[in-house]
Amino acid sequence: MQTTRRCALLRELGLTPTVQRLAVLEFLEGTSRHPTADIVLAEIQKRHPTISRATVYNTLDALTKAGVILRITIDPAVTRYDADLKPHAHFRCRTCGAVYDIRLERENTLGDVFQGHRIETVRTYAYGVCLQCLRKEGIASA
Amino acid sequence: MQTTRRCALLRELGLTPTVQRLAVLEFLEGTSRHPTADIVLAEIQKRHPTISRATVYNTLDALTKAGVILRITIDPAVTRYDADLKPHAHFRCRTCGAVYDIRLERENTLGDVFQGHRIETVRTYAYGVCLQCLRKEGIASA
DNA sequence: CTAGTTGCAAAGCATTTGCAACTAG
DNA sequence: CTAGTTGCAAATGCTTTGCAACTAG
Repeated sequence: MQTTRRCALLRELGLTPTVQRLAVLEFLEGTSRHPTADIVLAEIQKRHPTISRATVYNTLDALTKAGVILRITIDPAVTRYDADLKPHAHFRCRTCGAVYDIRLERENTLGDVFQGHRIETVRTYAYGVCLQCLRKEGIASA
Repeated sequence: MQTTRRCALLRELGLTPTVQRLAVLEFLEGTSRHPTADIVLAEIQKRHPTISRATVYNTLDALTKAGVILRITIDPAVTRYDADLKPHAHFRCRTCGAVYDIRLERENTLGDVFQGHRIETVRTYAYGVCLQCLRKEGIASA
């Protein structure tokens, strides 16, 4: 129950802490499944049936711009979101599409500047086949 | 003039070397601008006015699956393509949207396996402001 | 011939936008 | 009050699909 803290956080960022925004933030902080906007919408609607798709997109955009959550473009078809700000990479299974975290030993850095371009953020995406799908493959081909 | 070589390459991959496919491959090999499907279409249409959007998408998909080109998801809105297979990272300017290559000193690797997931590919994406946009900012605020 | 490929138009979907009604402070 | 936010529905734009005509071998 850190609603108070989340309220304060949103206020600091200049965002009115509405029920909808708090719900989105709370959901993202409580999951490690890297949900899409659609999944966020479906989840929040369980408790707040009137929340609209537009509000979810607005909120995800506002939180991303404020730096409270990360926008993940590992998947060509949909954007995913992550409230875990600790440096880590992401892995996507090309069979089932699931996205997992990969701990990094040292933060991935390319330096602050490259050929005059100012680098602000670095993301690492890995692709392959996840453990579950490898097992199914093994069974299928056995 | 390596058309012969490209023909052979496509054949090895089990793809009929059509005029359209050769044109797409040649264009991608000759640019470092990481074009979108739409840019590829526009460019090829200059020489082959009847090529269709569907064929471009088909071809980009086939070439990606064959491993001849890379699909780049650095931009949430559009997929970009790159025929440069040497290990390198990509940088996207959040002001103008341009994508640049970043040479890597050593190939980015996370190992072959992480928690049982088989890692096949690793991509590194950097975000920030490019040299040109930094200069414009400087002029604007001076 | 004939399997694979192309071009066209329509459809599919994730995301964005316009705007009137609402609400936090 | 009033600036900011929400919800709805329509629009946008990238990408995919169905299918008949074409073409490489």
